[in-house]
Amino acid sequence: MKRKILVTSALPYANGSIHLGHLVEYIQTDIWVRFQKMQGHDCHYVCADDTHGTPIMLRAQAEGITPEALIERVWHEHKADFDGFHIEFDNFYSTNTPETRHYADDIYLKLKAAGLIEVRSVEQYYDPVKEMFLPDRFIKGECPKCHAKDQYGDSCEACGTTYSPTDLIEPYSAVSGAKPVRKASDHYFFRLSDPRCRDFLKRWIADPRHVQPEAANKLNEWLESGLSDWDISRDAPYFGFEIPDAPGKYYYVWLDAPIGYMGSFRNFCDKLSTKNGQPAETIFNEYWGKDSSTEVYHFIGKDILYFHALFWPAELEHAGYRTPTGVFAHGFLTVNGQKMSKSRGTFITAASYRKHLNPEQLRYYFAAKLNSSIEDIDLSLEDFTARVNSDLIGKYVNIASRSAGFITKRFDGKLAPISEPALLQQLQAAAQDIAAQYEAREYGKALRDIMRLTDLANQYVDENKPWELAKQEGMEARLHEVCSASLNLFRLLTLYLKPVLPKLAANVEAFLNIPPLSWQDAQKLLPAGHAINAYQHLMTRIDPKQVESMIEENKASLASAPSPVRHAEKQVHETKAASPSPQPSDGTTSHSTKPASGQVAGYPQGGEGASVGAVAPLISIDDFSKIDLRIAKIVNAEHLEGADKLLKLTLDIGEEKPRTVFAGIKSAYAPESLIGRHTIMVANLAPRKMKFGLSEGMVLAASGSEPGLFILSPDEGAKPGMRVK
RNA sequence: GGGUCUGUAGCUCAGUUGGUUAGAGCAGGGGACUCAUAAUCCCUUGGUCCACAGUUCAAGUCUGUGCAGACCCA
Repeated sequence: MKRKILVTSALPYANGSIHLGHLVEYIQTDIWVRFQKMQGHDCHYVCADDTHGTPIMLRAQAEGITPEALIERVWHEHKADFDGFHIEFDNFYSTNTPETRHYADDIYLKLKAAGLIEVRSVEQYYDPVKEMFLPDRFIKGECPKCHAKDQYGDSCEACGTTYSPTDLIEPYSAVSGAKPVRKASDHYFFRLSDPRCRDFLKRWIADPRHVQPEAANKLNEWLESGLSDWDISRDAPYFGFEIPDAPGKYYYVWLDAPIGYMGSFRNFCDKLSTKNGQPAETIFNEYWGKDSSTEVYHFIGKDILYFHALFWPAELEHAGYRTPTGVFAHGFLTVNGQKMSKSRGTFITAASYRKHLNPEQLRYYFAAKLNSSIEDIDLSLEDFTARVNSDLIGKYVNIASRSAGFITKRFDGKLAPISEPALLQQLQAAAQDIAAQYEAREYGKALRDIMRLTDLANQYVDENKPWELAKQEGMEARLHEVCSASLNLFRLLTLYLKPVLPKLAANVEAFLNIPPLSWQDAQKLLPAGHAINAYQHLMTRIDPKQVESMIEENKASLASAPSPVRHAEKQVHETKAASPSPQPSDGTTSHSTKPASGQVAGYPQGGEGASVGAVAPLISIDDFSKIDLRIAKIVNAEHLEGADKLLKLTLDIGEEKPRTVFAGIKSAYAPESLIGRHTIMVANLAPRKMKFGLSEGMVLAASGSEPGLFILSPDEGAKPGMRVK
């Protein structure tokens, strides 16, 4: 039976670049969608940029452009990244569109008519300089619990406590630095606490088709602890949609973001409509109408489960729409077993990956790790290299590569009939199980099965030794059959891998001279006499150097892109660069946000400006503790060709590899005099790419207005790696 | 602080409702082969299943308590 399926991925926020963490989700979804399409189902995959909210507004201001211009530019960046990774949306749209506004208003008004919208006065922090209410993440101050300074308004990074911004001690605006004042304003709430919502959600979550079991546990915990009403409005100035009956009030991004799925789909319906003549409204209602028999699935990250499995179904239910068939949450991505880190160079953007590596190889690796649970998945770069090379090139591509030559050279590119189809039948019979794995989002299992079959194909070639047959008189027919059989095996393997490797599969289809493979084609074979094209190499191995240079590049370009986020204010802890905050708040701040003269310790200040008198503003012990100072042994020091101020130092601080640091101390020290001595370095300074290479820290030195430059030495007994504090 | 999830060979991961001697791929060791953009094939060395306690004829699997990590607390 032909199914009708609508699939979404979470909307990327238009305030940053797509990175590998985002791609886990888009790749997971895209594989599922491609699989459904290969099954012959009507499957539509829609997405959009999530474009509203304070961070977008402020960033556009900081760049001196309109929010519309900003989101337009980001849309194109995102689209290029998705195309590059073969994420094939049927529609990639924006939330800042008439369609999304229409459904936002519609849902809002229906919820209001149902008595589920309530207005309450809320006292919030207000920035009197900027004349705006401040989202939690744009207020900073001292943690009420542990008294760490410069903590965000919703939680403390030092002790992990969560609180409300009004609990902060000595709060200040991260936008203007001004002291915020408390000010009351009317806000619109969705009454999630209403028994109608609670009862509905209880039933909805109990159906195991709707959410995964781990997610259901979590949701039940929330339900049992009692749901609070949800503030869906924000005050002007705000970039978003004004609420129709509330001038000066705007929908909060989290209200219109999921509605963006509907907006994007409605826009897609218009396109479908011009193709098949059906009214767009009819198509839309077929998927979103109350009693729809079609399927709607949302793929999301585990961080936004609350929004998609509580607010969203409750909103839809009470606004008279259908609710999702399933909400599938996945885990987060770690790289080399740790959170993605800018200083380790593992905060990798889609664009950076594409520059160095083949996107399909990442699709394969992610697929090999993905399952239907919400567990995190790890990108181990060594394992990635080994696995892709071994599975895809060594095993899979090898089958075509070792058989095609004989067919082309000896048999004019034409295939023979197969008289011993046992192995082929075995592969054909696997189609059903593999399909079930894809359907269940158990891609790791599917690929393990496929690789087992790939091993069998290589064993088949080994047992039948075409290279020997080729040398024997009268064995032409046998040679022809063996190579034809292995190309048929290769075709079946390609079919099974196609949801994961669409581009490669297209190249194979061209090579085998066949129309695009669908799942049903697994039950057919290439007929005798079928002519193939000459083999061209399908995929090259990953050279570990490609991975290294990608990591190095990411270490070096820390400053450039603002940290990407998935969704709006909720994850703004990753978007410091978006706010014009004068206070870089963590250790990952790059050099380039500071005056260039601060790059290297002791770099001559050009004479005049270097005042020794004025002491810098006070900092807290917490500020100081962010600086990781270490005893370093200078294991090597050398001149640099073409550098008149810099020396190249090699520093040992007890790590596996010594650090390279370029220090502006050439005027004061001869390299030979430095080798072997101990000094003090900043070990957690973001690496900086310089003309001569990457500088991985800085050494400390004293200088004043008169000439002279003095590096520091610890007392006898200090060992490399000891922390200075 | 409360909660959800995770912890199995050097690495990345499988292990259905508790049931023989805990598996795979990669890496390592040995051999074969040469068709293949050095790929393949055969053989093989690796494990106190995070720790402790408990339930049971039987625990990687169930229960409790720790330890470590990720995430959520609107």
